[in-house]
Amino acid sequence: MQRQDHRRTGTGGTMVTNKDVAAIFREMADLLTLEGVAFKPQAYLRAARAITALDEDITAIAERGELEAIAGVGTAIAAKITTIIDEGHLPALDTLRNKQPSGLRDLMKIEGIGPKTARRLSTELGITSIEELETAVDQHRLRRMKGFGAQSEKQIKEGIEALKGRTNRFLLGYILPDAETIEAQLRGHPAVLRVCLAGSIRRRKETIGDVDILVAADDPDAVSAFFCSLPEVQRVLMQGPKRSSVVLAADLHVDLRVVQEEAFGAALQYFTGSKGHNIHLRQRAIERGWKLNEYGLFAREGETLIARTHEEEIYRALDLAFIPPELRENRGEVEAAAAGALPTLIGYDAVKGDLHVHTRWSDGAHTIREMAEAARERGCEYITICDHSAGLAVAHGMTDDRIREQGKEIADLNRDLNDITILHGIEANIDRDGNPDVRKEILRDLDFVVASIHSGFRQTKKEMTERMQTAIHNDHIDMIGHPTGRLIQKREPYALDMDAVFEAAAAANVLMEINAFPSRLDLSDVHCRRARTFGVMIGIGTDAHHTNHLGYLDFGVAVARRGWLEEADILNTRTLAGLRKWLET
DNA sequence: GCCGTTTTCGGCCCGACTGTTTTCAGTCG
Repeated sequence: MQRQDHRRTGTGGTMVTNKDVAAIFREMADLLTLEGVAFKPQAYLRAARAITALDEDITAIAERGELEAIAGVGTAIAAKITTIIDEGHLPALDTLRNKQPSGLRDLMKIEGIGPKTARRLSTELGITSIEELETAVDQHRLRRMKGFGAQSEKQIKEGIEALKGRTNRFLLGYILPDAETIEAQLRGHPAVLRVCLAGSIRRRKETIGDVDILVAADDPDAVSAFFCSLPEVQRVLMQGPKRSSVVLAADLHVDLRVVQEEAFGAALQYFTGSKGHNIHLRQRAIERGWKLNEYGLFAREGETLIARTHEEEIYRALDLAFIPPELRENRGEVEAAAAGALPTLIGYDAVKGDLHVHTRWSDGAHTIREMAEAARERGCEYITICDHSAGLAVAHGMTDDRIREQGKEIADLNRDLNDITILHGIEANIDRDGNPDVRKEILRDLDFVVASIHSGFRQTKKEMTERMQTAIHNDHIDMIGHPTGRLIQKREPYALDMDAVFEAAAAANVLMEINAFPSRLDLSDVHCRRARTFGVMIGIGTDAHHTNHLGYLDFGVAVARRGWLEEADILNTRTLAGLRKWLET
């Protein structure tokens, strides 16, 4: 739904975000689909996806007159974007909305109901909302429609229940362990030859809709039956030799695909996606007179096999460098792979220390020693303890005296612990004017100062940007913590001119954090890529409040990889000596 | 509505699974 409360800018224009524009085009697509219009919905969806993936404000692109340079945006959609920016809404969407009951779009959210069924429910039974549909199901009125029986009523009823219980997409960090548990059980089955997570979870997207698992097996039926009877499975949606689908607790859907071992690479490529990436690859295959699908890459005439066993072979055959899954979002990676211009992504084992760790000195669950020993076990060479400052009372922030006491404890521990160094840091609050809430005499003596915004979220974009710039220009601040303040699916980022922030950070040599906590992932992948163009140095921190959180480092690396970052872009890939040297300059 | 090294017109990914209808339409990914 389009928001009604558009923020006003100083010039009196309406402030439209990329998200707003994408939402409008998604609704256009839905409504056109309901009307049975062909192809246009795909065009709008493609534009919506492209706009979502932009690393720049669409208003800026529009001002430069470069809207049509966006892949999937042509004359008509560019004109519509301009209208949205100028008027704050799209008359063409309003027209479409008036043509059919508003509830039909909701009906399509129910599993098993697509545009055709939604239309028929409306025209044949007068059902235009989920509530009405529920009543109709209970009264067994659905089976009056041709092609509907008791089974379809049951499915729709279950679909309604699932929709009601459904919250949001799942956070990668919380779902990956569950997915890996299923993966491990499949790996233990005697008929399973290969198994790999696919889909958005393999691409390490920040949120996951459902889990895709790919298996190569010599007895597909046995593997499907095994999968559908796993203890975690609450409901089986479908079960077949090539594809099965189940629901786990919390309404997490897991899809299993079973393929022949020889075609595993083609299937893995296909089921890893993204959709946009695959379409791009397929077009590339078509240009060569070939065909790419989940069974392999074929020369069209005679179905001659070109590649299928390993993903690498498929990319190579299409004259592309291998594209890591994290980059497969159709954000220019195919062009870069063709030109030999892909980045050498930072590796998952490249980070040498955690830059953002909490302890019992503020709101963490463990002592400094416990956190340090746990980090050491994970292979960290150093950690920076960054407990909250006094300004954050809810987190038992530290007063000046306690900060000094903590410093003594860290000095003692460093004498006592081998193979890991503890740096004494702090997470200070940035006040409304952009100043840290800790005296400079204290900050001066610390090894590492993270500064974050924890209050005053509702300032205007101009105020917030200036506030951040002031913080960046403060001599004692080393890193801006969770720079945009977003909480995935819970809280929008602060209103910030990120380009201005990045420019300031690069000039002042201040780190921007990738906060690796699963609900933050802040900076985001898109912001990382943008930051890199400004030459911003990035630091990865877990924001761990528990030893169990130290493993989140991998999710921070995943964001960096999705943001096209290389090892050199991340400060804490350096050794302790390298880190200290950078901090001194 | 977008797009272009077979193109400015005529394509647009396509295969698996389900329910119900006995041959396939609808949905999904």
